[in-house]
Amino acid sequence: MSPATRNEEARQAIIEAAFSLCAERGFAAVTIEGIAARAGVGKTTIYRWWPSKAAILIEAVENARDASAGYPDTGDIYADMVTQTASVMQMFTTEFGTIWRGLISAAQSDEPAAEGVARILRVSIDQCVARLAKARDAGQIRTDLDLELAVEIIYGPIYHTWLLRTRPLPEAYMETVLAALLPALTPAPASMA
Amino acid sequence: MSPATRNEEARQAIIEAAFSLCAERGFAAVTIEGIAARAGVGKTTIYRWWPSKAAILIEAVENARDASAGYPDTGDIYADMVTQTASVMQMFTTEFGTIWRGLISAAQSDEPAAEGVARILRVSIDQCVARLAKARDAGQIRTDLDLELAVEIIYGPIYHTWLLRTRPLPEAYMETVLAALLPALTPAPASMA
Amino acid sequence: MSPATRNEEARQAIIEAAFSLCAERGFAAVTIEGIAARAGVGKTTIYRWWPSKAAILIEAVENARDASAGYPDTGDIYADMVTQTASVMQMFTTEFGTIWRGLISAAQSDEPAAEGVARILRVSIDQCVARLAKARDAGQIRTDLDLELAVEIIYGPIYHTWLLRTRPLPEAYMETVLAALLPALTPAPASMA
Amino acid sequence: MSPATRNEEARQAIIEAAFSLCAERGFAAVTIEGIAARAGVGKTTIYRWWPSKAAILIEAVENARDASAGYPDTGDIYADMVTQTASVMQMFTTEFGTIWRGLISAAQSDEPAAEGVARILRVSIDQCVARLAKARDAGQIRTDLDLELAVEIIYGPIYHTWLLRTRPLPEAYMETVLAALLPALTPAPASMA
DNA sequence: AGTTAACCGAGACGGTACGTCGCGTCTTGTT
DNA sequence: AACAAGACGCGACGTACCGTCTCGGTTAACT
Repeated sequence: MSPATRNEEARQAIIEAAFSLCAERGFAAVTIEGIAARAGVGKTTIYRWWPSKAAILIEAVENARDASAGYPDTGDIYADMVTQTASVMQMFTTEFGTIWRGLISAAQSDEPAAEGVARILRVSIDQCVARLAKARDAGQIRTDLDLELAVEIIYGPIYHTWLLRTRPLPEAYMETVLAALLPALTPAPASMA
Repeated sequence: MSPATRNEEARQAIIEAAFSLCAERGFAAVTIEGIAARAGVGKTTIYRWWPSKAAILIEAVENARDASAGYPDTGDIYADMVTQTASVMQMFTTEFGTIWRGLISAAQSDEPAAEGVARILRVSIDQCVARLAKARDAGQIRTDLDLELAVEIIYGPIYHTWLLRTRPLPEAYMETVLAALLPALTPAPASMA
Repeated sequence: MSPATRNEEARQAIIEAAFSLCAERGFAAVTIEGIAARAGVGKTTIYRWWPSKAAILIEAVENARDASAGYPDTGDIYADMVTQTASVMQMFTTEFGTIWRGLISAAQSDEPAAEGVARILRVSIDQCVARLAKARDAGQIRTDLDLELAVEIIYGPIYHTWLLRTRPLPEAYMETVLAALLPALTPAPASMA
Repeated sequence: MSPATRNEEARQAIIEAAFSLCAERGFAAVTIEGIAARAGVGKTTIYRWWPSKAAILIEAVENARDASAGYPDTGDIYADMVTQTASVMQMFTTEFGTIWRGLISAAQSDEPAAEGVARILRVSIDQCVARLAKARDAGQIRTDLDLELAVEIIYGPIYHTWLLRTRPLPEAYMETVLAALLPALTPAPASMA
């Protein structure tokens, strides 16, 4: 009675084709036909399961990310932030960066894509918030700081520079940013009284 | 040189058509053919003067912005920042926001568009830097802060939230952000010693 | 032999679905998928037993025709011809006409369909030839006339007009045609000498 | 002010491509994409000017026919009929026959195609009627015969046999048919009285 | 005052990709 | 074993825009 069931091989092939095409040619140049051709699959099979190329790439990113590690925790929140943000910036320069840039671009006009992007980010943000909470409990972070906001303050400059392309991202960008932000993140010095 | 001169009426009509179409339907749904039809203009005329729809909208934004004022200056840098960022966030909710979002999206894969976006931003950033420099001279801002970086730190959170769509931008978002950032922007309190 | 026996219910349902779909939407709009859906049957079941939609409809026609009567025989060949051709022309205006037209259309490019059409016609032609033979034996038809040819001469004008659509078939078309053909069909008058 | 005008080269190429494809592979196997590819033309160009492949072939036939001759007239209507019908039957065996068969097939479910087929036939029928009228004036044809009907009686058997595929068309088919029809076509012998 | 060349509207053109439909084959349980 | 359900690779559909290319027509500076 069951319907013929979904073909997992095809799913994998499609996701990989989308990923590699986007990495090679950029998101704007990816077409459903191109993905189908590279995956050796009919267009129908793609349209049956995904509404857009963005949806495929979101799944690709979610798949790839599942294997990845969580937030570093050496006990030094500043060092861990530098480590983590550096790895994000490093990622921006890889094929993941190309794909992530494309997805953010798509999210500006495609509501489901925007939800996918937000869903992907949610995980990273939650991890970051959790790490910050731990640091706060350890007295390394101000107690009166909304940690969601802290994440936006920390990552905001990276995305501002990366997406608005006002200047190239310097290698040690986040060292500088975090140094500048430190007074806003760490507990205020004891008052005079 | 004769009637071989550019038709200013057509230029205006094209820019206005592009603007209104983008405002109504979103950047992704704008087409050169649609602009030509609404402007009552041949496609050739558009291609003669602009390389892409993004280029038209960049010119539209630059045109519209020429009339706008500079940075507020009441003497209180914090209040001025709140005012100015609030007006940016307000702009995001208007048709300019729609167009600006589209241009940023285009900039992710279209180099000339990226340059246009950066060029538009440059003016605002320079104004902001100038205002910050004045505040620094007035002792309201730390002297050891790269002001370009300060702009990224201040506007980063707005763009992070607006472009990545992780949550709606609260009305008083920047009051909160600037309050949190204050320790990082203002001169450090005199040391105890 | 167990459920490994052909499902007669399914066969009936398929034939009826094909028939009704063709009657409603015309042969060109009939699809195997549509038949399967209406018959509540898997596509496989159709492909297992028939090679094409034309084959199903040929079977449908043959089924429906099995119940039908032979050629009228009142003793007056002219009257019987008028009766019979009128009933054929009447049939053309019903859903059988729609299906028959479709099958003839298919027969132009589908060899098995052409054979099916010829097979269906064979029965009618043989009946007609038999009736004509009887009339010939009764002295109502020229003895030097190939009766197969006679059938083509009689039915040719109907099909010419019906298939080539040069004009609508008048109600009493065959009265006129047969009146005109009479001198060619009946024995020649005794010569003068 | 005029729009860019229609490209006559493209029109010719399309008609020739459709013609040759249909001749090679049969009407059912002709596709718009195939025509476009062979003609070196965009699909849009085809859809801009023709509603279907049948329409293209109708134009092809009309074009080709314009050059062709009229009805033979040796003074002997019987001989001329044999000549002309033989040339029609000869045509059926050529690529024109393939195309004509396809168009008649299409005409069964495509109203505009049916009109095109009828339009093409109209010319031939009118020529035939004119020739018959001349013969009637010369006393070779009964005066009480509707000549349109006569055409249907004469060509009916050919089309019956050719389209219904009940048997192959013998070489000298129409000699036999016309011989059989003679008594119905020629003036009746003087009555006895 | 007439000539003329760049610009303009209109839109046809060769293409690419779209998203859909139906094909005929296949796979997966169910009966 | 035959069946329903339906996923699959495939090919064609008819449409939307792309960017290029004629077409006349209309101007405005330069003979």
